[in-house]
Amino acid sequence: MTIEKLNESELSEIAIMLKALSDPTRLKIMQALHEEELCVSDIVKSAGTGQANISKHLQILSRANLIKSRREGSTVFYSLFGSFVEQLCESICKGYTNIITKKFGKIK
Amino acid sequence: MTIEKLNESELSEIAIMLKALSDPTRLKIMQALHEEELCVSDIVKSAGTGQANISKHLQILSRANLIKSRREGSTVFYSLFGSFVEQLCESICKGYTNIITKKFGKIK
DNA sequence: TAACTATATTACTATATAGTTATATATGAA
DNA sequence: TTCATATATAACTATATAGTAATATAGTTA
Repeated sequence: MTIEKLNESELSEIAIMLKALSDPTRLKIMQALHEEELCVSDIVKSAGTGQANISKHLQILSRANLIKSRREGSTVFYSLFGSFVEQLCESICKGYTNIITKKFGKIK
Repeated sequence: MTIEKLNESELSEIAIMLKALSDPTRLKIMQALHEEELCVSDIVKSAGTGQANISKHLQILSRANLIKSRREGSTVFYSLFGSFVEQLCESICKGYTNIITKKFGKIK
């Protein structure tokens, strides 16, 4: 799949997906969820910002179908929506690494 | 490179890059530039919005180092910053396709 | 010089959203 | 029921930005 094949509606969907990922706090959440399912309070601890703020970011990631949640008692657990989300993150990291490597000759 | 290896500063850089790409008009510009260098007026024609707006979007993509420009007389030509930018776009499209395929069983 | 073309910038409106504080809701325990 | 915990939502401020119209700047041509 190359970019030139995409129609306008697909470009808009990609824009929505990228927008959900285009925030450092949300990337940090994705990073925390990369390895394991976590409850909100654990995500709050790992992301270093307030609970209300994390809750809003979790809603944004959920609306973009990048994460899902399940409730267990009073605790809500979040996890990546599927392995394809991990693959998307890997692709983006690979693209970023590629840019860094080519621009500055660094190997990360 | 996997997401869990990235430090905060790298996550912020990725967020900036993704933010630059997280707009349908800018994705359309990237799509138009995918195959060839284009001048602003050609980009305006292909993107379907005003010249001032395109000019602002081009500045945003330039600031994110995703595109570069050169002047030839009164005409300014824009092109992708390098092949690694194409690869990043391909990675993102692949990630998106993967999601669509897995979610809806569609093959695109 | 003046007139014309190509692009960038400014000023504006409308909308979105990141972060914070306070509050509401849901669940569980006593 | 009351109290405590976990999470979500509302209200607010501050900031960003998409789009548009008008203007400015740069280069070209006559």
